[in-house]
Amino acid sequence: MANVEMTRKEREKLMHKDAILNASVRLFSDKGFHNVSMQDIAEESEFAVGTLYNFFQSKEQLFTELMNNCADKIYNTLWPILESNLRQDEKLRTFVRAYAKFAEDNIEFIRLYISEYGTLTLILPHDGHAEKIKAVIDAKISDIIKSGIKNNIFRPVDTEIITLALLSTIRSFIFESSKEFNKAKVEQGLKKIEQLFVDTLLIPENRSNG
Amino acid sequence: MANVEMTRKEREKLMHKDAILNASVRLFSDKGFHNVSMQDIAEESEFAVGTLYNFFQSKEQLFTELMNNCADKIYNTLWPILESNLRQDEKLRTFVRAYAKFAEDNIEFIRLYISEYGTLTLILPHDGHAEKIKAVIDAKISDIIKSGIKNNIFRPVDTEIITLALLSTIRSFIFESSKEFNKAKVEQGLKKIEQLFVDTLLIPENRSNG
DNA sequence: TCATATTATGAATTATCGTTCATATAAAGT
DNA sequence: ACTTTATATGAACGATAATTCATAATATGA
Repeated sequence: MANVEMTRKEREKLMHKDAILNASVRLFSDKGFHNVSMQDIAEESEFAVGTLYNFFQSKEQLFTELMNNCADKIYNTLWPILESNLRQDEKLRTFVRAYAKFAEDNIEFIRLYISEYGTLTLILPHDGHAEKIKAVIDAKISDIIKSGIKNNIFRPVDTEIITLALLSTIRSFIFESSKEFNKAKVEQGLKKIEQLFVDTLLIPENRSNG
Repeated sequence: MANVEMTRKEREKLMHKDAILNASVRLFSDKGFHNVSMQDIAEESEFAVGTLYNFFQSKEQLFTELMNNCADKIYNTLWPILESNLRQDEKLRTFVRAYAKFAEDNIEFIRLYISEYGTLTLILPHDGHAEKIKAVIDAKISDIIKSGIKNNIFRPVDTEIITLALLSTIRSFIFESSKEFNKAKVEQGLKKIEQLFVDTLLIPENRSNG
């Protein structure tokens, strides 16, 4: 972040750590935690195995840090939108679009995040940070829908279920798309998800596009 | 299946194999493939490690067979509904309800199935059978929606997206529920999913309940 | 009852992988 | 140039876990 204050050495050290994390995300996102060895990460990042342990206490630590970075990145991208002053329907639309943009720029990251936290959770090393962030975002979406209903913008649907539906659909769609990423297709698909959910939610008098 | 034709020995052998598979599903569904050892399975099933290898070539074989059984069970439950003569909207409603019932009776099975095939796929040993079944069901749901649109029962929505949305919502909901299963809650939730999707799809003149 | 065939056993083997650490390399300071 | 400090290296270690196999137990049928 504030890398003006740093010496060249410190900056290089950060770069190295970053290189290791980048190599890791590539490998983990397509093989999964248990099918990637520290050897593999060492080769991919062009460091020696021992060097990895200068940066991370253990393989689990490395993985946890990776997931937490990922969760934070997602949080920093999406939270401002959810906290903005947009009307509830526009908030949801913007949220979906931002998800698409984020996915485009961070496909391995998001693939890993969705595959690990989409369903699984119990199995891999984690300290709960990423799950907390997921829960916070889920709750916020739920709030937005509730408040949209209160303001007579949305129809009075079951909030829990539509939140689950919206988020699981976005996540599944992006996960499917990530197998062979195609920018145009993803944008088109997410626009359709936006239409499906937001237009379904809107009470007719608020609809402007069809 | 046709265990009338079998000797007692053959029947017992099948029972043993079944006991091993049942022990495995319990363990895999709450620890995941890589966190369950053949030792663990041996203890849980009350056989020796070596005995497991009289029934299965390898741990991967065992897992693959388990997943394939699971997929077949789901297929046999759901396919008849999708092929029935019900009107398209009733087909979807029945499908959702059958999913709930199936989940109730086979919670470990379905938890394993969804967690492995909900998102992940690449990471675990598999021969593609379970994926094929998933694809076949997905395609069939898509067809039903298309045909509902053709018959003016459903609104002309984007078929791909609504299929993805419906199935990913069902799967996420059941997976979430499986963490602490509660029959009433699951039935209630799936009824809401049914309402959300099927009622959204129906063109107003076909609606009977609200 | 005894010989044969079937099935079960679990200690031993083998392989993999996370982790450590003595050593090498390179940078910084004097 | 020489000392000190920081960083990188990868062979060696130890633990875990899949798999094998010689042996034991059990069932079958003559």
